[in-house]
Amino acid sequence: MSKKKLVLIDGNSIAYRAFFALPLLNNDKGVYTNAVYGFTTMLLKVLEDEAPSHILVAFDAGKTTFRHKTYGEYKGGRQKTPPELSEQFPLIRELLDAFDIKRYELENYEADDIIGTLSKQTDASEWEVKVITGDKDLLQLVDEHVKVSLTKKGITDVDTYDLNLVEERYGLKPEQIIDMKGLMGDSSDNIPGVPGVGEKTAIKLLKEFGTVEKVLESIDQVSGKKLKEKLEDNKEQAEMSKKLATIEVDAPIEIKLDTCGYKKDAPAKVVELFKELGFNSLIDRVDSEAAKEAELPSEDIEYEVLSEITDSDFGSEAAVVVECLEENYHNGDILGFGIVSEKGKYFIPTDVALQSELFKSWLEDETIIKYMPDAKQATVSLAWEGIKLRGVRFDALIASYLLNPSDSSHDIPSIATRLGLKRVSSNETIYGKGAKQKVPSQDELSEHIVRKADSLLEMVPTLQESLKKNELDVLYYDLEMPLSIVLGEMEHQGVQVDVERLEQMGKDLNEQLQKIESKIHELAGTAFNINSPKQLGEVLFEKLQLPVIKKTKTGYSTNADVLEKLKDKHEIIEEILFYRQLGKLNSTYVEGLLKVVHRDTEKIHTRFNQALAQTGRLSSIDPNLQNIPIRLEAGRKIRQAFIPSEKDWVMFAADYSQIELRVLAHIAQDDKMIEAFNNEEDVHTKTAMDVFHVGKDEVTSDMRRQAKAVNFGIVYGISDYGLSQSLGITRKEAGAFIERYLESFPGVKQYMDDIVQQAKQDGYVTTMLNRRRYLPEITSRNFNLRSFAERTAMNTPIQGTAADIIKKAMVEMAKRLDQEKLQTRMLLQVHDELIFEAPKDEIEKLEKIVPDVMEHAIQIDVPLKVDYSYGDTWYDSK
DNA sequence: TCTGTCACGC
DNA sequence: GACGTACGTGACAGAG
Repeated sequence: MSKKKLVLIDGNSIAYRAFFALPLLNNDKGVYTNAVYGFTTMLLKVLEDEAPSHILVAFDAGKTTFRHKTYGEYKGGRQKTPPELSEQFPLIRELLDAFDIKRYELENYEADDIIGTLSKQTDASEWEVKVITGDKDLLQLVDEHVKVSLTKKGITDVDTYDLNLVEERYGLKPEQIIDMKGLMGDSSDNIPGVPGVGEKTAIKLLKEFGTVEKVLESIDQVSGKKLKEKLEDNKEQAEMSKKLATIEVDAPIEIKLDTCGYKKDAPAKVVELFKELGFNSLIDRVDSEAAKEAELPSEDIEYEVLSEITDSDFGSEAAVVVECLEENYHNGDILGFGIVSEKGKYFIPTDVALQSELFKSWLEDETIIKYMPDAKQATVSLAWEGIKLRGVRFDALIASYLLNPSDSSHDIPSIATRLGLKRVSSNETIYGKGAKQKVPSQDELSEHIVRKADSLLEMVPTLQESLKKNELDVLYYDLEMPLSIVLGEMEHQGVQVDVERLEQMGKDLNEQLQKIESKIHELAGTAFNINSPKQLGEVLFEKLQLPVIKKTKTGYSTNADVLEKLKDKHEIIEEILFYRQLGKLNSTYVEGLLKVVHRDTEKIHTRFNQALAQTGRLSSIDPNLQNIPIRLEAGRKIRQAFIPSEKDWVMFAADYSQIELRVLAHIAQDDKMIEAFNNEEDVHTKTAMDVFHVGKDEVTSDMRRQAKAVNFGIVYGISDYGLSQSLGITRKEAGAFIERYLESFPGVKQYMDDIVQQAKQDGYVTTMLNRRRYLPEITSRNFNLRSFAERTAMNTPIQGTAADIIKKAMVEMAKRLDQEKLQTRMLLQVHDELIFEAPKDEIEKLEKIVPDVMEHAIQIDVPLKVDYSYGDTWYDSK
């Protein structure tokens, strides 16, 4: 017969862990639920992983226990349970009742004692016991049929201790854990132990003598005079501490184990409670049917499916959904169209729509006002069908992003949920995800698409109002919306790639890589996977015995910083660095880019994400064309593969010089910095002069390098730690460096102080064009979170304004190219740089227009400077 | 399929 | 004094 499995959960301990591990969430009724939520995720994981036949959750009862009689100060000095946590205990009890899980508490005893007693009552031949807790004390219960899972980080991440693991971690038997506590004490429970004895000493003593009593009997044999004295002076305290740490295994428990049986299927009450608590994401873990049910819209919707378009009067204003299943809309088919307006609600199948000239001209009609979920996606999807979308007035994706960039999704179902509007199924519910993604039945599909359009139309006024209220409407209508169309055109246009050249580079790289690989294997004396940090670590730090510089949480760190420090220790290091460099080029750039080249046109079509980066920057995916190598020559050559799409054209690139620092000078109104830019001084040299208090001619290249790093740090909002890393100095030195910098530029210092104050007051910061970023953590008690928010407050207005500026330049640029009837096409944006392809005979004009537009995109108190260049490939436009 | 490590750009 | 430290995207290894 297989054994019965009993799970015993230390309720208080897990609730505490959950409370402190998770941010203070509350549900829509304003009730704090973070501890309940954490407790629930832990419980679900245990139920899934352990599949227990019996389960019980033990709680502490009352304030005093028998331990207080032994030692009045037991658990003294402990912080009171925060009320935000106390109020969650009843909910946890309710949760367990809903699951039909037994819970138990006993006057005068702690949860530990209940768990101890129950686990030791079980018969090893019949039972397997698993204890779940965050309290190391319970390790004393481990034996051949009792295992203890200790939470590590968070709540669901645990280490499960059996006899071997206790031995391995502590070198002790489980029953010696109490002896260890007796000697070292436990500050959280206010158990004194022997002052001056910590974990290391305690373990050493116990390994030698076995128990507290034996240690105390043989004090004269203990090595170390001081230690002897301490033990002698605290004999009684040690014995008492051991007693306090000892879990009672004979508590007068009335509950019978056979009443703690657990049936696998979660009752309906659980789903009810989850809904009440707002734990929607957990519902499908207990009942996937119920989850789908909860997700589905409740009200019916009526709409017309058009099998033919005889009349294109869908109203002068309409919500339009151009549905595309593929996340990458460049190669995805349109699944259908949804239109909702005052005229009615319609679904138009793709073939019907695309064959209708009437419908096409409706889409292209500038005077028909269209509200869309994602105008850029629609622009591109339609562009691939030869249709030029016009008349877009509203884009929900961008509206939602501007209102709060930190929301993780801005699709219609998500926005609808946030605004508390009509429910729309999530795309994932309808289409599935990953390998299971598929197009649903025609009915389900059309209904989903129409519902999205319906919901969109409903949310437009609310979003418009919010934009206005937050003074985001100008940014929205004058900048981001027009930009989305410009970006759509850039994406659809694509960049021509010299495939042959890339392939040749790939061949060369592969040859080189093979050679280096065998050299490395030879130097290591063994064949291994160089790309595996794990294997590489073993070779370097175990086989070759190189000094360990840094560890990661999974093993040895082998990153470039570490390898750089080991360079003169072994000749293999240099080879590895070279191997990494070439390997990166080959896999990410050569192979990666070749994978995404359109086979017919040999062009690459990236997608710019306009609603992701918290600062207002764009990002680029599939492929990322914003991180093509430039710093090292070998990598830079990749740019030779990016070429104009027409014969006798050139690549034309223009970039802002020091845009962030110029923005900083303006925003901070720092006189010195403004002057430096007005006089066209080299800003890094100027910084070095001020920070090091030297004249211009005394600035060494190293001083300039350091000054540059500080400027870089200011612009990116890095910490003293970050600066210390990039300069290879200590954190203290870096801190002092930043201090000196701020002394040198008092305007900047003033700005930094003011902006943090302002962020604390408003809860957000803004850029020059009013882009917002909320920083709720700026008032956090957690030093880390708060510091991070403070740096973000300083940095976002700078980086975000720079993003505003180039975006403005892009919209303006598109307009100018159109007005001047130039053939030149804008292709890419790389944060402070624009890349075009242009006919040779337009170069002269571009040399005037491009810098002009970019430098005057916005008016600030220092000049904006643009450098430009052109050539046969992107590489040559340097 | 997910997580961790590493590396590229700005 | 600890905490874990600019933002993005993507490749690969290794564990589940």
